[in-house]
Amino acid sequence: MPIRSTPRPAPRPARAVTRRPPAAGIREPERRAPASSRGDKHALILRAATEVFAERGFFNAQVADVARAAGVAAGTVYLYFRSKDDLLFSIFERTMREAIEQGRAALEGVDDPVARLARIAELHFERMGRDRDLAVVFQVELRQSTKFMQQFSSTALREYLGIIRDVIADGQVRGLLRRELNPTVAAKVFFGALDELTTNWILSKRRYRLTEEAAAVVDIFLHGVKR
Amino acid sequence: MPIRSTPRPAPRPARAVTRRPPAAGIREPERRAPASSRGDKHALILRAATEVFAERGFFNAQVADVARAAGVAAGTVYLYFRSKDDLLFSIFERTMREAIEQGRAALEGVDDPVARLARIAELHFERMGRDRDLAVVFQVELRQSTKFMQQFSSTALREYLGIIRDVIADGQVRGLLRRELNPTVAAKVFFGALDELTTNWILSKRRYRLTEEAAAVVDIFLHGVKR
DNA sequence: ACGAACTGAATGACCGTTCATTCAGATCTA
DNA sequence: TAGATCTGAATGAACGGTCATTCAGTTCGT
Repeated sequence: MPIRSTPRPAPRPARAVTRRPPAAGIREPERRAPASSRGDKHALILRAATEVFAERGFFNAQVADVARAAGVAAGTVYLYFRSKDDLLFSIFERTMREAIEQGRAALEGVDDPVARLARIAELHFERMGRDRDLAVVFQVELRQSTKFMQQFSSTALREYLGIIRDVIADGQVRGLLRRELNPTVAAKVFFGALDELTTNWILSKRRYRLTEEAAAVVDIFLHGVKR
Repeated sequence: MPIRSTPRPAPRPARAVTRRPPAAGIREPERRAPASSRGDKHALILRAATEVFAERGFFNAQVADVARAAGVAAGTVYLYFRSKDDLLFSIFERTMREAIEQGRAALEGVDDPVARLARIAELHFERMGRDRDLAVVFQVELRQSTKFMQQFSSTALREYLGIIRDVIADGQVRGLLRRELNPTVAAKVFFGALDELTTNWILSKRRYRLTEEAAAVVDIFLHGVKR
């Protein structure tokens, strides 16, 4: 398990349920009883969790709150998710999978590395700007422990940064971008800018469209601030 | 000691005094007794808290862990800090105050806006690179809840970003930097880059000097990646 | 009727916080 | 200077409330 939020005791004395082994690295995907009856509860609960975590914060939110928001009983949550941590992890996993998938697909239609960078920025801001609760969970709640960050950083973020780096490296090969720059560092700078703008947008009281800023960020990244 | 209640006989037996109910609502009176005797406990505990929070994460760390690391009893922590939250706030407050103070002072000796940006990057990386535990608390633990983030964002970060923005705006006025750019957005991009590089450094298994990257970041920010 | 899905009260470990008590040193008194 | 007295920092066991998790029982779908 990635994070240990609030360690819970072992079940009742009777059953000696073996605590799942360390789960070195990534957790097992197997879930309890997914079912498939009407009104997909899985997605419903995940959506409710996103809202509740965004509202109260992961640690302060109770599983009972999530259940209430989803209109189910507390126990039902455990029919679909292994633990509270699993809720957070699932939000993260699902969103990243979609984002990377969608990003890869969108990039296929664009050839020019410069245009690709612009498209990445647009997609990034669109995705976050579309769903504020999800953005809060991503920008804030997901970063609550080094253990989780480690995981985040070594899997999905690594892949995301890799995509950006490859675009930049490709641009260098084609002679469009400065060859003397380290593409890995450049990718971090670009991502850092996107990330910071997103965090600022979330925490800001002002309401503006996040996508408005995409062009400016790309402009600065491409041409710099110097005259 | 002034007489409080009836004298107690045995030193070990359980107490028989009714406890005061948890102060409902918001309290936050004021800190107890700061004291000033030798061996500043305040700083000692704060240092221990930084280490323990970095190691286990704020929510998973127990106050007792912090006390143990500081070599004091659990109760002693409450002689110096109002609550567990107060520990985190204090780490944040003290560090930001020092950083902003030091940053302002360092900038006074530099006139050129471009050189100033370089100096900001250097100082930023130096500060974080010097103390990994502190960096972890800053990059990860402090951002775990919107409550802290809100506070973080609306006070110290705002000021920090303001310093960067002013340097950029000054550069624009002097005709050194592109006037058509929004200095606020540019400041966020710059800070975002510094922040991302720092987070990456913390989470990376590789050990490298963070300050090594300062020049590259500034180069990209100033000149862009385009040829 | 049967299993699957769902419910929600009950369980019990966990941990922030309190405060009666101790005691090393400071201050006072003769 | 020695003893008596005082002081308040430090201690740490115990309290009290919180919540993740479970599971025996109920409801639903077919």
